[in-house]
Amino acid sequence: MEIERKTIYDIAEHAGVSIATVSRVMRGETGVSAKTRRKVEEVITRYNYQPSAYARGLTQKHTKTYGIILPKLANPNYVMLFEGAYDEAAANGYAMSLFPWENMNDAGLDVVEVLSERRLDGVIICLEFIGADELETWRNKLTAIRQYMPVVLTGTMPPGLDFPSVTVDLSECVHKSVEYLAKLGHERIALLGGFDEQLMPYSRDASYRKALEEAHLPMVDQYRVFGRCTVEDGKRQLDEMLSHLVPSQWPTAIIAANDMVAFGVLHAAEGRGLRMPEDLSVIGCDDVFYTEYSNPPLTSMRTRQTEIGCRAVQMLLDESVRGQETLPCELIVRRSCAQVKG
Amino acid sequence: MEIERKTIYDIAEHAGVSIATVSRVMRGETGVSAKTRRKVEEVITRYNYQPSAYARGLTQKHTKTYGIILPKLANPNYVMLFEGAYDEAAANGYAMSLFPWENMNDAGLDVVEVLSERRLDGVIICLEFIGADELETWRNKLTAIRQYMPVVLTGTMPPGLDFPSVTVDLSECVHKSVEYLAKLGHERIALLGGFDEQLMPYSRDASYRKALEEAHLPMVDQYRVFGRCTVEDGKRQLDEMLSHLVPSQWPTAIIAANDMVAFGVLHAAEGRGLRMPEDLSVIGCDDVFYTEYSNPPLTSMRTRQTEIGCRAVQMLLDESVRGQETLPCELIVRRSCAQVKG
DNA sequence: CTGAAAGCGCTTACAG
DNA sequence: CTGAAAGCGCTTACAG
Repeated sequence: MEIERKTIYDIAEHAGVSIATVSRVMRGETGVSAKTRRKVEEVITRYNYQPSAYARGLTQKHTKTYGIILPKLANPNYVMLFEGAYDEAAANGYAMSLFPWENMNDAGLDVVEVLSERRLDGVIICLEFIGADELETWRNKLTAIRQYMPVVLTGTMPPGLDFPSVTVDLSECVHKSVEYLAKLGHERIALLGGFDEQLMPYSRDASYRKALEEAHLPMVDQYRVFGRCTVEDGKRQLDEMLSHLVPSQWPTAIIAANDMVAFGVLHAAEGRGLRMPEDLSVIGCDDVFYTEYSNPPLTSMRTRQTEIGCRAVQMLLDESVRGQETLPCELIVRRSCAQVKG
Repeated sequence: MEIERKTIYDIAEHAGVSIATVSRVMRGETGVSAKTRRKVEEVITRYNYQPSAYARGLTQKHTKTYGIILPKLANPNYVMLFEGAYDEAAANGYAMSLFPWENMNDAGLDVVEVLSERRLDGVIICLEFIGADELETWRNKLTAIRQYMPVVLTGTMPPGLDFPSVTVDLSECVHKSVEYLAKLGHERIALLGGFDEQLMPYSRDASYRKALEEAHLPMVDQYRVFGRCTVEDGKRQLDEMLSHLVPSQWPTAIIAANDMVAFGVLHAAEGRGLRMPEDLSVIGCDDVFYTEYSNPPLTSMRTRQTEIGCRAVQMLLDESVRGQETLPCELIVRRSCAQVKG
C-alpha cells in the first residue's frame, strides 16, 4: 500500500508561496498577512495536510513526546498511573508513549535502546520488585537513559537510587494497616510483603515490624512471606504460610502487598473454606477499581496512582522541581476486615 | 537540560570511515570488511550510539510503528486487546503506540490529526457504541485516516462500514447466553444491551430476540435496557429496569453487554438484597480477568481479546488478508447462574 | 511580510 | 568493499 502524502512543498506550490510561509502558518506564527494566511489555510484544509512528526523531530530539539515504562498493564494500578500521566501530558501538548516493561522483555527488547532511539523529551520509569542482585544493572540502565533524557522514577523505589521520583509512602501504608488491624483487636497479623526481603530490605518489612512493636504485638517469623505482586502469587503465598503453621496459629489478619495479592488471598482462603472477614481479615493496597466487587469488597490503602502519574509529568515539565516526592496514602474501609470477637 | 547526542557523523569520524559505512554496520548489511566492521562496532559501543528514529523515519518509507486506538484502558478487556497487539507487533519488530480515545477527547485532540502526523505504518481502531448519528462522522474520519495508513477495525462494528476488521461474533455471544439460561430453566431473561438500540440496531438485540423465539420464550419489552458499557451504567440499567416492573415480574436472569455491566448488576442487585445466583442469575461477556473474584464469580462469554489484538496486527503485517474476520466465543461457567427451581 | 538557503541525522542509489 | 552526494520534510536564522 503505497501512500503519497502531501508535503509542505505541495502546499507551498498550490498556494503560490514559499515553504517558509506555509511553515509559519502551520505553527500559527504572527507576521503573515491576513490574505496570505487565508490562502495557505485554504490549501491546507483542501489537502488535509499534516506535517510529518519525523521531519519536525529532526529539526527541533524536542519531540513533544514523553515515554512511560510500566511493569505491565494487567495490574489496574498501572493503568491508573498511565492515565494520570497521559492526561497531564496531553493537557500540556505532549504525547505519551507507553512501553510495557514485561512485554518488551518477552520480545527481547532492551529498554535503553528502545528509549534512546526515540528521542523522547523525558521518561517516567515505574520500578517494581528490584532485587539486590539486579540493582546494579538497573542503576547502569537508568544512568545510561539519563544521558539522553530526563528521568522520573516511580513505583517501588529501591534504596540508594539517586533519581528524582514520585512515590507513595509504602511504610505509611503498612504502618496504617497494622494500626487499623490492631485497633480491631487482631494480634496475629501477617504480611505478604510482595518482594523477597532477603534480597533487598525495603521499607515495607521494616515498617511492619515497627508498627507491630508500637502496638505491643509479637513478631512471628512465619507471618512474613514474600513474593511477586500478582493474584497467582498471592494464592501461593497464603498457601505457603498456612502450610507452615498449625491452624490454631493461623493469622487472623493479612496485609497484602497490593490488591492483586489480596485478591489471590481471598480466592485461596475461600477455597480453604475460610469465611471472610469472620475467619480472616484481609487488607489490600492501592485501592484498585475492582476492590468494590471482590468477595467481600476489599478494604485497601488508596495510593493515588493517577495523581502520581500526573505529578511525574509535572516534574518532567518543570525541571526545577526534581526532588524525591512522597505522597500520603489513605485507608478505604470496605468489608474485608472484621473486629476480633472478644 | 541540553543533551548532546552522538550522531552518525561522530561515529564515522572516530572510526575513520564514512557515514555510509557506519550506516551499513548499524543495519547489519553484508559487504563490509570484517576489520572495518569491528572498528565501527567498537566505536558504536564506546559511545553507546543509537540512531535517531526521526531521521530514519524521514528517509525510509516505513516507520516500523503501528498505532492502536482504544476507547479507554479502564476496561481490562481493552488492556488484553492492547497486549495481544503489542506482543505480536514486537515479535515482528514493530513498535506499538497507544492512543486512548477517551483521554484524547478530554484533551481536545483529534484522532485524524494525531494519527496523521505520526506516519504510522498502520493503525488498529477499536470502535465502541457508535450511534446512528455519529456513524457518518466516523465514516469520514476513518476514510481520512485510510488515506494515510492501513486501517484494521475491531470492537463493536456498526453495520455498513466497509473496512477490514477482526471482531468477535456478538450475535453468537448473546445467542449462546440465551440458550444456556433457557437450558437452566429461565423464562424471564433480560438483556442489558450496552448501547442504545433506538439509534443503531446492532446485532446484539436482534440475536437476543431470535434466540428467545427459538427457545419459545416471550419477548418482554421492559426486559431490554440499553446504555453504556461501564460498571456505573450497569447499576443504573438494572435499577431502571426493575423500577418499571413489579417484583413478581422481575427477570430471573440477566445477560449483560460485558463484564463491567455485569459487575454493576451484581453490585446493584446485592444492594437490593437479592441473593445471587438464587434470586438472580447474571452472565457477562468478555471473561475479563476479574470475573473469578467477583461475588459470586461471574459466568461469562470469553471473547479472546488478546487473540483479536494479535490477529489485527497480522492483518496489518500481511496486506493480502484483509477481510472481515469473526472469531467465535466460548462460554465460561462460574457461579453466577443457577438452575431455576421447579 | 516573504523567500532562499542551510541544516537536522539518517538512507540509498551511484561510482569507483 | 567503501565513499561522495542527493534527498527525506521540515524549521530557522538571515536577507530583503
